[in-house]
Amino acid sequence: MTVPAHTARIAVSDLPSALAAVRERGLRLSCARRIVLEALYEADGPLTAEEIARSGRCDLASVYRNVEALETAGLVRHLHVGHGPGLYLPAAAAVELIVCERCGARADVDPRVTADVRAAVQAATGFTPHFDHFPLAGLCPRCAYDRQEG
Amino acid sequence: MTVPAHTARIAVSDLPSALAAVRERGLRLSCARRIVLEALYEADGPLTAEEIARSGRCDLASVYRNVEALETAGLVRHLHVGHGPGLYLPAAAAVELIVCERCGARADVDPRVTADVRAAVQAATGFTPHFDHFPLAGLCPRCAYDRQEG
DNA sequence: CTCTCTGCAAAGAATTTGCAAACAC
DNA sequence: GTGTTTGCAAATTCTTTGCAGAGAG
Repeated sequence: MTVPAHTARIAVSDLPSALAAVRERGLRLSCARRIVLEALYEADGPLTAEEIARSGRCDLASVYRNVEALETAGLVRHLHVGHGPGLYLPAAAAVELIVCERCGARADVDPRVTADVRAAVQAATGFTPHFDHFPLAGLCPRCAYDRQEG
Repeated sequence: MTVPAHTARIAVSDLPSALAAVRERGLRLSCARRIVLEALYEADGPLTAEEIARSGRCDLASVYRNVEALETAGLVRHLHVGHGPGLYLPAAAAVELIVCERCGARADVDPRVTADVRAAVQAATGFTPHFDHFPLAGLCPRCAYDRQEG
């Protein structure tokens, strides 16, 4: 229900700049902060808090505290897929996804398509949808097919 | 991640038909089942399991067991709004919503709009989005305005 | 009567919080 | 040094499960 009050997301697309940005935002570059950023920048997709904690052996509570701090600082973002745990990724990763509710498959959605959708829903409802935090849910081609067959 | 294996949703738009339908599906019309259906048909919007339980003084565990059974029977559906608890409603309520992530305000989305969106995303990704279970998230006009100002 | 369903209590998953010791600067 | 951050443990929230007794048909 709540969207964190982000600092404007700045283009920080590699680990060293992200680490530097932590200091620039007036935050200490603590051990857990480093672990979170290293994990997210080295991963090839979104990670759970659990995965981040395991990757660098720090406490799960510290991961939660720090992804929040780093999200407020505009360096990290998170999204929610289905009923599962939250997934964290670098804020710079401008991914808009659609996720299969049946099998969990994910696909990127072209920003031009989401822009069109945003405009259409805006015009019809006055609300502006976005897909950063709660990605689109649906069925992948295979699951849609399986469902029709039986 | 999982979509329940619904029985085809049949047009059951009032409480007496819903109660009859329970028996027609070969289910017993138990006390808790009656409480769930009465609560959902008498409410003017989606309810949490907690609210259903309070409404008829039955155990929360029974509510969870029964909304699931009734969903499988095609009489109830549920959706997830933001980080909050699941919300349950009669399956016949063909609502497609957009929910403000900031203040929780909800608006209906015209089915023609969702149909267009569905087609556009389908064409672009192969995935078929739907908005029954995870409604669209975004900002309501007021929150969008507040955000721009400060 | 038989099988299903109920309430209660306990377990589970994800996340948050309190607190004293450890750390960044 | 001083204020922040850490790890650990306990609390919270939502949901699920085990079980013995009550209820539906």
